[in-house]
Formats: sequence, structure tokens, C-alpha cells
Amino acid sequence: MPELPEVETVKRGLNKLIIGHKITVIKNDNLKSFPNAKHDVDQFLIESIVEHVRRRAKVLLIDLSTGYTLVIHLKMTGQLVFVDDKTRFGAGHPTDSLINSLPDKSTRVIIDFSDGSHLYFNDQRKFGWVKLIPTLEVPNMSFMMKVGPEPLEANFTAIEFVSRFKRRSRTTIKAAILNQTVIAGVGNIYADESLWGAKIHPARLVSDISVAEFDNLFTEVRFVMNLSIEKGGSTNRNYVDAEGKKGSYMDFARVFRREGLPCPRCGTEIIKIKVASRGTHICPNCQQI
DNA sequence: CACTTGACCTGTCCGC
DNA sequence: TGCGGACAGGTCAAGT
Repeated sequence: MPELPEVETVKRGLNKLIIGHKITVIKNDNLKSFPNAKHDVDQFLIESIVEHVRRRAKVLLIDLSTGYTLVIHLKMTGQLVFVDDKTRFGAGHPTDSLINSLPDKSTRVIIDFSDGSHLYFNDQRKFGWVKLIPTLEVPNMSFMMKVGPEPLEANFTAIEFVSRFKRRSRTTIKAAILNQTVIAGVGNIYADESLWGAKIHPARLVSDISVAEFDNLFTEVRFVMNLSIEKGGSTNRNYVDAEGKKGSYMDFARVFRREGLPCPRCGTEIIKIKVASRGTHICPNCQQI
């Protein structure tokens, strides 16, 4: 999915586009994408006003005036795209833009607003979901209860970063950094990018990594996340922002999906291996076991 | 408990 | 062109 920078980009886009909008209709194509009962939808979603859009880890939270929140997980291929019919075919959008072809066959949920605009939840693989939950119960959702700290929070320190890993010392650093209960928001792209930045081989055991290396990793995680947010996220395949636009971080990636190309630091050919059952990109010279 | 693996889905790409 | 298999940004539930 969309990892932290992509979800953050969608959140920022929605905050510019849908605050104050009133929801009039919701349509869904299967229960998996939007499992709520019609009764709750009629009572707490229809006629509600969008008040805030928040993010926690890789989860989007759209707070409504009814005291309910739309909790959205994009998983691997989810998209959340706002389309205003007044601008759909207008200037600034090429005719082949995604927004001109929505809804399409991967559209799972459509939210209509009272001014005639729409929010499309697209998800090719159907792993993602939208759930309507009382706002006060969101922190009690099982994922929210166990998810780790936000790496970009100003008060999150290198000391806490290291201590979060200590309890997971018997696994590889790649598995640990992908574990959302250790730290929130890091997925496969930014795991590889930050491990390359810190010159740590992803298959090394957590217990064998020094505090100095953890300090470097902490810096690199924050660096790649911040850079990616600045670039509008990574479009590896499907990802687009709330306006249907792709992110450009992949133009700046150092190892991810760059197997066969030279390492930007030493020129050695980047290779792709498997670690923690995930495709993993490394420089075999900079990152040694 | 910590850890690993398979399952959830659809689509694409690569080798034959 | 077609077919089979591997693989894809993430998380769970089951297993060990």
C-alpha cells in the first residue's frame, strides 16, 4: 500500500478538498470494502458533514459531524480520489487523467457530496476497507491499540526508537522495521530505502545491530519519509493522491526497484533478494551481513 | 510471548 | 497469443 508518506499525502489533499462537504449518498460494490450495516450508515453517515481528516500509521480517519469517523485502510492498491464534476473535464486535467474515467472497474465505494462532487475508493485487489466507527471508539480498534509510535512526531527520539526494537531482537531488522507494533508507517519501499541509507543489511539480526547503527537508521527513516512526503509519495504501480496524481519519490529512490542499476554511493550493482518473505533491494557492497 | 507462513484478491509480467 | 507461475505498496489468523 501506500505507506506513511502516501497516506499523509492523501490526507493533506483531502483536507484541502472535502472539509465542510455534506455526504448525501454512499454506494458500495461489496461488503468486504464497506461492511457497515445500512442502519448505521443511514443514521450516522448520510447528511453528515466532514470535519477533519487525520492519519495514524497507514490509516486515514475522516471525522464526521455525527460523532462517527470513516476509518480507511488502502492496503496494497487502494486509492481515494476526489472528483468535482465542475473541474473533471476542465483545465489542468489531461483528458487521459484518472479522474476522467472514474468510476472504473476497481471502484469499490463511492461517496457523493451535496454539491455534486464525489469521493471514489478504488481498490484493485480488494484488500482495503472503509469502516464507519464512533470517533471515540477509534483508539480502541485492535490495530490502533497495538500500533507503534509515529516516526515523524517531533517528540519521538532516537532513544525510544532503539528501545522499541529491543523486544524484537530475535528477528531480522527488515522484519522488525516492517512490524507496525514496533514503529508506525514503514512499509517495503521505505524499509529498503532507509536500510540502504544506514548501510545495514536487511537480513541482519536486530540483536547484532549497534546503537550507532540504530541512530543512523532512525535518521534515515525520518529522512526518506520526509523526502517522500515532499515529493507526493511513491507511485510504484497504482498509488495516486486525492486528486488522482502520481507521486515522484521513485525518481529519487536509491535502491527500491533499482536492481541491475549502480548504487548511487559506490557504483556496485544493486541486487534484489528476499528477506522476511518480501522482495528486498540492497547494495551488496554497502550493506554486508 | 516472539516469530513465520499462508491467505486474502486482481492484474501483470516473464519464460516457455 | 496462450498458459502457468511468480510477484506486487499490507495485515491477519494460524501455526511453531
